[in-house]
Amino acid sequence: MEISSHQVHLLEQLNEQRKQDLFCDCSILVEGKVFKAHRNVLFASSGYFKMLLSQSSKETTQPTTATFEVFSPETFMVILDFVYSGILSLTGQNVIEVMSAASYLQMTDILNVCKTFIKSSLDINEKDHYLSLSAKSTNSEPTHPSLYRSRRKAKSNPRRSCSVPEEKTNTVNENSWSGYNSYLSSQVILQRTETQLSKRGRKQSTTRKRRKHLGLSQGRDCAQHKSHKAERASGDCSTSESSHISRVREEAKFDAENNVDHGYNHESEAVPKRDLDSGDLPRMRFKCPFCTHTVKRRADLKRHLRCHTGERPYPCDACGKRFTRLEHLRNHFQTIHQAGKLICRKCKRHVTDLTGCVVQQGTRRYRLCHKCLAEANFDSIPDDLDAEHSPTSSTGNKCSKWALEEEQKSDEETMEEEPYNLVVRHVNNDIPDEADEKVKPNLR
DNA sequence: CTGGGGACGGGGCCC
DNA sequence: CGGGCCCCGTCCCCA
Repeated sequence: MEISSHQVHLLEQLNEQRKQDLFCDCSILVEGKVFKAHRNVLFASSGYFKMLLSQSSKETTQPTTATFEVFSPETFMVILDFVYSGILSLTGQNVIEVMSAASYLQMTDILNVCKTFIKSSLDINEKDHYLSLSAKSTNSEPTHPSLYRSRRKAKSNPRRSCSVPEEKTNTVNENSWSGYNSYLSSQVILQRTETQLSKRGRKQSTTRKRRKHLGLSQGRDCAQHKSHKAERASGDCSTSESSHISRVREEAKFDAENNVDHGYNHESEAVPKRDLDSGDLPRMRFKCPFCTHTVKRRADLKRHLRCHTGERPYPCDACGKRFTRLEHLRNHFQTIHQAGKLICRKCKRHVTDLTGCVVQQGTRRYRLCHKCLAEANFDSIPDDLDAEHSPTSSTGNKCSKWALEEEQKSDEETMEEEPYNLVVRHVNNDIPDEADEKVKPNLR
């Protein structure tokens, strides 16, 4: 005989224990703020903690400490509350960061809910083409988070909540969100407040220029490229997600500073929005729910949203770097791994297979003309000028080192003798590091 | 310190 | 609607 209330009761008790710091054997440090929790609970809820705690499981007598800098304490609070209550306090303001954090912590349930949250917000506006939310936004609780919870009863929470399919949430049935959709359309107002978004110190956007399109602030000049750098250093896709958080924050901060009205409270956010062109003809625009950007086509919006969600479905097989678009992957691959540019890297002259040859270093390939090759004193395929891998000292002797490196490589890395083939895989971000089985045709 | 170039991200739009 | 191309802006590295 199953007593359904037991699970609820158990979780409530654990939550109480957490709040009273009873039996907490794990401290999580998020940007200086300490959260107490139970190892067992974290282990059961997060793939990240599962890994972390299983590594330190032998030292069970010592309290475990985990430190995070990639998301804010507020975000972690939302996640921790969910872990201990089954209630996920999602808002248009925090959904991106919660999603990124969930991705980092490998909490697929939350990840899927966040995705659905975003998707739902788009679907709503899709259905309500010309239905302005202005009237709806007069609701007394316009900024209340929408609460995702499991089937357990929302005992003590007076706020509206929405049923979330709790079991098998890895495959969230989107149909089950119809209730949420209606809730969303009447309740959820995606807005970003300055207070929330300016909490964390970020690079001042004084140098930021407005983007050319529609005065759009993409904010990528700062955060995106920070992440880009981080990616280069670590190859960790989570950095791109955290960068995306920064970006969104920066956008909001910038907008707040510049008094930009996103119209989130009084316009349909995610999209079709009527616009009058010069000829007074109605023209549909699709509005991004996270920034001021509008596009003509839904597909373009979908593409644009990747810059908010941090989704990078196209990983490079050669170096692991991930891209938001196939064409970017292809360009990267051809340039970096296939020496696609028929230009001598040294003298910048045009080279062909006859007038030059391909030099390889690691996974990178480029071309040198025979002259530069000779000047570099290479007998055979030399290696290169690549800062990432080139020896830092004795620069004068770089070339011989490269050549040597190449000789050594010839034995152990025979596969590098073969040019890389670009196999495009569309990787599901749910499991960032797991190669997707869905292999697209080889593009070459 | 600075300018040039490479790499990359993102938008517009055509097919 | 997806794929692809072109263009532009930004960052980073290096000479």
